[in-house]
Amino acid sequence: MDLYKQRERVGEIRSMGKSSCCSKEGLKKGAWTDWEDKILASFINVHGEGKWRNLPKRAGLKRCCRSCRLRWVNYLRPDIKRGNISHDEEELIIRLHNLLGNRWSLITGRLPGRTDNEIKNYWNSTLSKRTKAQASIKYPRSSNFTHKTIPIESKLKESSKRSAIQTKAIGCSSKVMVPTQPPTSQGIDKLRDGKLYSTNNSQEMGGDIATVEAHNGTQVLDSLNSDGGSVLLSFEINELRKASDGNFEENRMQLLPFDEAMFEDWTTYPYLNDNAATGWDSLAFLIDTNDWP
DNA sequence: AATGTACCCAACCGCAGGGTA
DNA sequence: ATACCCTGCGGTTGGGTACAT
Repeated sequence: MDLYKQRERVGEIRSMGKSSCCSKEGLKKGAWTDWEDKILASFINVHGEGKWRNLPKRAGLKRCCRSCRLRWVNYLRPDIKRGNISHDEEELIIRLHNLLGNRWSLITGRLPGRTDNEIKNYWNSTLSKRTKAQASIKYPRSSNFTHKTIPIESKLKESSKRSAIQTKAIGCSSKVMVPTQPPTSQGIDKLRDGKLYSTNNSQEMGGDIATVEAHNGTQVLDSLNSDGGSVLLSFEINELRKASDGNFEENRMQLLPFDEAMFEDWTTYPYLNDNAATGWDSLAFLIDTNDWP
């Protein structure tokens, strides 16, 4: 936390005349009235979204700027879809949550008309319980279902050691690589000592691991072949957690099935057009739920 | 009908990242 | 490089409501 934030916290900044809109005295809190809604909605309809800081004053609302934004984003926006979450939406939420974790804004990006708050609430109140219950039926605790511990070496950059499922979105640093040839029959199965191992014989596969970070911070592992060309052999997401012994615990492994046709002509593959290829959340469509643990 | 409990969801809060002066 | 500002995200809270006893 920087100095400003420390001082803001203890209230010093207020006395310097640079208080944020939310720290002013006399601002109303709690439920919004119809009248406030009308004022806010009509103001935004005329002046557009943004510049939240000045909005309450200009609109004549005794509300914090953040409260105004939240009210607009979560309730007043005209494109918000009302009504119950459909079965399809529910399925999608579960799949996306499996893929992305609690990154509600990314999940909401795939659910037009829904707000992150709505999805978050729905998950916390309904879906999390249901998925837990289903998981306990499908995968009862047993010795066959334990987390494998795999060592990992410093060859992985510090940034790539962190859990693949981030709690915060981070910037895009790379695109999904377009393969130059079809994948081999071997799937990349193990991440060990900073190298990739094949599924069946535990032999090391050529090349070092390159971590390709999608825009949301989820790590996509690919393999660089010996001549330096990029060949996407497989696509997988590992959720790695650092265990108490310092090793990384393999929490979940998902293989994303890439079919041959896709490699014939990547550019025409319906889910992986130019835009989709750069957006990790688009890849959710590639996951077959039957493959999920 | 009264009371207790569980649940839902709108709203709040702390924090972080990016932009700008 | 630093301080400040704005915005957005995700976790949490608490009021309202439905349901059970």
